[in-house]
Amino acid sequence: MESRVARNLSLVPENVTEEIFRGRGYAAQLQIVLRELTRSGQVTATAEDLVTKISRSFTEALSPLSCCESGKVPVSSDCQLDLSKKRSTRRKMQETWTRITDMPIEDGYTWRKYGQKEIQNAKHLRSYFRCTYRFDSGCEATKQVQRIEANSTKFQTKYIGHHTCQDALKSSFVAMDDSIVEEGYLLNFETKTLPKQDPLFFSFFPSIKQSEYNPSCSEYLPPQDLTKFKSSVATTEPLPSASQSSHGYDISDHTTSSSSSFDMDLELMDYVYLNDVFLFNDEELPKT
DNA sequence: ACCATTTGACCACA
DNA sequence: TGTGGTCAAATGGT
Repeated sequence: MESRVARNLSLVPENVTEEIFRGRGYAAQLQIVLRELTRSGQVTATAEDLVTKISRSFTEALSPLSCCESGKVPVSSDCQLDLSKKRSTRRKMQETWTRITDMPIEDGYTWRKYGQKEIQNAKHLRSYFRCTYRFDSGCEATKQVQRIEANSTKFQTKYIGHHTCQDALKSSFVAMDDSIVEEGYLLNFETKTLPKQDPLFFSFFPSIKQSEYNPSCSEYLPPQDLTKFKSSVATTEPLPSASQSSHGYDISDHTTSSSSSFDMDLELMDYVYLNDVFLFNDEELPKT
């Protein structure tokens, strides 16, 4: 018997999802405004905290609804809420959900890899990540990333549990609605606790040199770099500068945004957008 | 020196 | 007992 949750998810109209995305985007914008007002003493921290909660609620609501979008896969097989009894007994009470993407996703959280395993009947290793702030904040969110056998250019990321750390705020800004991107809105969260930029970022945008990078003038990526990004991903060639393990593609470099030593401060949105704006839909790929 | 990743060992469950 | 998940010492990069 189909669960009510699953039935409801399958019936959610696309425009409802879009509307939730839009609402979250507005909440994010409002939070920025409030933050400015808070600095000037016109708004209490409580108000800003409320907006944070609103934005977080949007994120939580969207997680089961939007998880299929980037992978373009059926809900039933790849993005269902795993509410069945058959789940890891070590994570009995943890909710899980899965995303299928064309590359390991940057989800705005900081992860630390704590292991990898060969999985039976799987060609590629499965990598295990926990929240970087597990010991600082007691955040028990984890994820597992594995390259998919049937289509080895795709990666499956299984999330287990929700973030309870301060990093949760960051995820509120992941995948803002398209209008914000198209209109070139800048969301500058002005936090120094954001994850440092992943080295792979520069391999996607060769025109941006790390040594020449000036955070003050890179409010968003120029269109030509976005084009390069898309076309570089569109090919199935090995990613530039991506490390190769003995088992093939090494996902560890792409799934963490934890402290690398790059002394630069790209805004989080810059690269969060990239993963959610580009759907890597085959029909849209340039034919070369 | 510090921190993240790697990797073999260990543990829990079916 | 096999398998998947986690731990922790070793290793490597900055």
